[in-house]
Amino acid sequence: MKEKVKEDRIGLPPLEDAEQGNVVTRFPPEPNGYPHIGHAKAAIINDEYSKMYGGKNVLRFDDTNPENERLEYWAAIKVGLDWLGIKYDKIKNTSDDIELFYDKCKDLLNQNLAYVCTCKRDEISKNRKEMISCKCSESDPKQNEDGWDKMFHKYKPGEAIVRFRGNMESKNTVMRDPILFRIIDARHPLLEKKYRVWPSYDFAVAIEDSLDGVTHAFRSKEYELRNELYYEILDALNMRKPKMGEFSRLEFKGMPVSKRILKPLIDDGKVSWYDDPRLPTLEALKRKGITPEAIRKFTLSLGFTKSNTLAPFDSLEAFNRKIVDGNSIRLFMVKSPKILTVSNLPHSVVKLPNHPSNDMGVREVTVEGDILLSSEDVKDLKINDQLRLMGLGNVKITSINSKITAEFTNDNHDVSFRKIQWICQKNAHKLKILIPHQLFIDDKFNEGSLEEVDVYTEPHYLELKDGAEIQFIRFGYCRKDSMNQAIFTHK
RNA sequence: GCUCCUGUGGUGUAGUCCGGCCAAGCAUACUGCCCUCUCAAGGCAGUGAUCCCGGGUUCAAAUCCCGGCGGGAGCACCA
Repeated sequence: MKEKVKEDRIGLPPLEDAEQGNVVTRFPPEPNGYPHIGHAKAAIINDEYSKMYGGKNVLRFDDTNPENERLEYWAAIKVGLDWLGIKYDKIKNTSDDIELFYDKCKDLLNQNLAYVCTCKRDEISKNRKEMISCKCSESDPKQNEDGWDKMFHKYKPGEAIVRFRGNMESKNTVMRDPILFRIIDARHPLLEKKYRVWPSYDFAVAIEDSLDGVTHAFRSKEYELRNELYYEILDALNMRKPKMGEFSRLEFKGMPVSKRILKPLIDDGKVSWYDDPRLPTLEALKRKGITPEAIRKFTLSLGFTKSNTLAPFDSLEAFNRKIVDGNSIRLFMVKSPKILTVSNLPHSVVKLPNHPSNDMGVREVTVEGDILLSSEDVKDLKINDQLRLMGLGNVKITSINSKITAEFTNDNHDVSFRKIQWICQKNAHKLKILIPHQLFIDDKFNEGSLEEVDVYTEPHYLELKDGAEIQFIRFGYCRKDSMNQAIFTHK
């Protein structure tokens, strides 16, 4: 019996058969859409493992279906990964190796481990269900070689495919003579019309992983049944086999990731674009003010498990809040303003700290004329109540009508009554804050998912860079999106 | 339907392989206190789990065995 060692582990669980310095991981996205939180999870896990073992990490664009790929997606994925701070030792495309796949295919054909099938699509599917082999599977290597040739110039798309000789009676349906190659005439963004016989995912990943030196290959758990095929293909080709691992897919409640759902929303104008702050795309998360560090910590906190989970968005926010708090400038902001006139105010300019504890300097705010307060801060106000206007002074309410009047009493910080933020009406900057809510509720689009609030903030807002993280005091963290728009990050 | 995977507090996990240190750790959420010119951050404390259910093995089970049940996925010329 082995000695049981129990230690508190930090981060991901150790890998089986992993040697320090000899681990190679890989992230193989298909360039068929914008990167989202699901990509981030896979990319981060691979990145972390390669770092943990001082190994290498390969980025491989899995572009084996020219009908789906677009150049802009290559770029978007790269931008997203850069943003996440992930570096790769090697970047390549699966399509770089097409000729090589052809060689491997011929090898299989010669060994009679694959065959060209010219059956109709629905017949193939029917045979799979009923575990019946078709007559094509009986053809000999010579005939298959001939069929393979014809796939390049004679057959039309759909007329012939290459199938792996698996096991039509296997309980694992992916083993029932799966497809290895098919004909696609669409133009590939990189290779244009150079090829029309394309390898399937299963064939390409197995070979690529093996050839790229990948020692540990991870994918989300819906691929689990394909492991058997993966290994069998490599065995048939007598190639080195990486270790496979699976993790659960990461998705947030009510935040769909699939293009099938998102595309119509964008077409209908219900969602502005892939960077709409309600979406779980990397662009959207960034725009909303979620930091890459938070995404990484969050991903790691989910662990490496196969249990299907409902991801806790509030935990992502908690990580983010801690990260962002230290460098978010504190600004005043008021909603649905009520006017307050203060008599005998002693200052015309006040200095306000940009951060309560960190040294982020101060800003000067000129105070003249009326002051704006959030209506929710004054709704229960009575005459003679006292308020502290933060950074300005304490006031005592003298009258409450359509406007409120008050008189300055003193500037004592140490008071027990409410301390509230304020804005000087003369230099108030009008701003729109976008507050994203859950996009879907019970599979139905949430019409109120994007709340817009008109507010007033300090003119200092204009001096901040776009993308600056702000904490509107007593409201929450927001990210400057533009001159007159900010996006609510979280409380 | 068949096959595979999965099931620990409201939520996400650690622990399960190698039974005892686990009347179950951490994080998040919530509550209270402290700190604070914020309803943030920080500090402290608290609420909250018969470890899906039922049997069995054992001195001892979240952990092993058997049988149920719940959830997810695959059954594409997508990846």
